[in-house]
Amino acid sequence: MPRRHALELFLKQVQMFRHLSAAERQRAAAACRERSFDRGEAIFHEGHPSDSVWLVREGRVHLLHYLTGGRVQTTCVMAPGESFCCLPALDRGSYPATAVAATPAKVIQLPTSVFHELMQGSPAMAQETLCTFCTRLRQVEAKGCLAHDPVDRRIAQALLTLQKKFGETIPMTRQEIADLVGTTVETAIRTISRFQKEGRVRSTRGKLALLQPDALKQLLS
Amino acid sequence: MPRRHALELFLKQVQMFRHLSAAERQRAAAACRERSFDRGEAIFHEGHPSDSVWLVREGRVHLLHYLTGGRVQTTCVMAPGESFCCLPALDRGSYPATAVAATPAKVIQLPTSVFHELMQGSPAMAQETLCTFCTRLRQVEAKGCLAHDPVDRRIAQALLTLQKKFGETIPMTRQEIADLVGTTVETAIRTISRFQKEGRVRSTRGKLALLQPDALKQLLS
DNA sequence: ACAGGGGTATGATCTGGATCATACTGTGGA
DNA sequence: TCCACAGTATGATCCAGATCATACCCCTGT
Repeated sequence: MPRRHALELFLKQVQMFRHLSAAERQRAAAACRERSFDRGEAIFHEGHPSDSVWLVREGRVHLLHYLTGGRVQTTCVMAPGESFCCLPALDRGSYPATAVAATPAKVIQLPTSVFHELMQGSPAMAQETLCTFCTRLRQVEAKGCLAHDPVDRRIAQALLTLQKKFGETIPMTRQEIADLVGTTVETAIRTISRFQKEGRVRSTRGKLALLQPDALKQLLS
Repeated sequence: MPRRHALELFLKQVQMFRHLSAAERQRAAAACRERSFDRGEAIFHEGHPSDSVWLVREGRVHLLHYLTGGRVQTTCVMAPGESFCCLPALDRGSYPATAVAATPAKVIQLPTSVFHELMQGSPAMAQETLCTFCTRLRQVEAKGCLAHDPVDRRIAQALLTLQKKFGETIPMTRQEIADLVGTTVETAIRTISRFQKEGRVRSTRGKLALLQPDALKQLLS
């Protein structure tokens, strides 16, 4: 079954699963369910009970909170190969955020029960999971201490981070960047336009390339 | 040795260690080193390598980041019985924040190596550690999505959280509260004075009591 | 007893960025 | 082909909160 095989290859590229044995990976793949979501569609909602761990197969998924006044605060942007919201799988709590497909997306859903079995059977996977977790905590912590910096610095920081994730070209709109750094579209547009005038970035509709990363880094001083 | 015995009793009250057997707790107590710090003194610094897990025995300890311009961003306030900065013990990275004694404080230092031994030997402790961790991640996440709310809401939220930690009276100055919510002393003073006029809180020098928690909660709407 | 400093208080002013308004442009769908 | 809409752009105005200045109060150490 080639589809199954492709899935196993995919799992091999996911950090948390990369040290599973072939048999374990087969076991995981057998329990996976692949689902498709349209752009803008919610995958799950903050506060709802969780019974699955999720992986991005294709497209882009955002973790976000709806704020009072209809505003959106995006806390995390996930690219293919990344897992998201393992936290409720570990503490059996509810989803800490809402997940939305930011583009048409294929995601993989692995039941928490199977996730636990795998982790019990594989110390390496438990270790990787813990590691993923630690990384996430450090990220959130780092982002938190930029929260009250001026907007241009927050945007510069976000772009540098996104570049690490997406490479040369960042496939996001100003609105999405605004939601990510906690500002308005207008301000995001003005700031990024300024960056462009200063030769730091180049942008086309829905895309954004960093010309000289160092030129952004110097904003972070 | 009564001192040793007191220490074991203390460990029993720390969430992470509460399920250790008497023998394991003895082992832990034997490896602990107690240290005293003056108010304002640093316990460790962000970015430095870590070889210990820390517990607050007496006093109050703040985790914080120094920002550009000499500002301080406090990310966490720890009361007696709480552990802090276990993260580097798990991922063997460096300290993610600086710890400062906010009052004269006694803290307990447990070598990472012993911490790992204990965790290896006690699944219950491993579970508790993970749990502490998850809680921390949820807290940080929750705080993050309030970051761009108006100051009065951030302060109200902080006071409610602090009340859970300290009970009726919160032993903190306006400056400390300002650093915690990411604002200036002046704004913190004005806001809290307003709360007082509105009958929501009562304050004396360095202390602050919530009169009607519900009156603050309604600010969070 | 007194001096000095940290904590609290309050006014005046300034500004980054939100808000409101309007318009242009590229893209996808009928 | 053209319409509708999402994304981008830009100006005008407004305001929460930072910044600057000054003062008072209470505690601690000498």
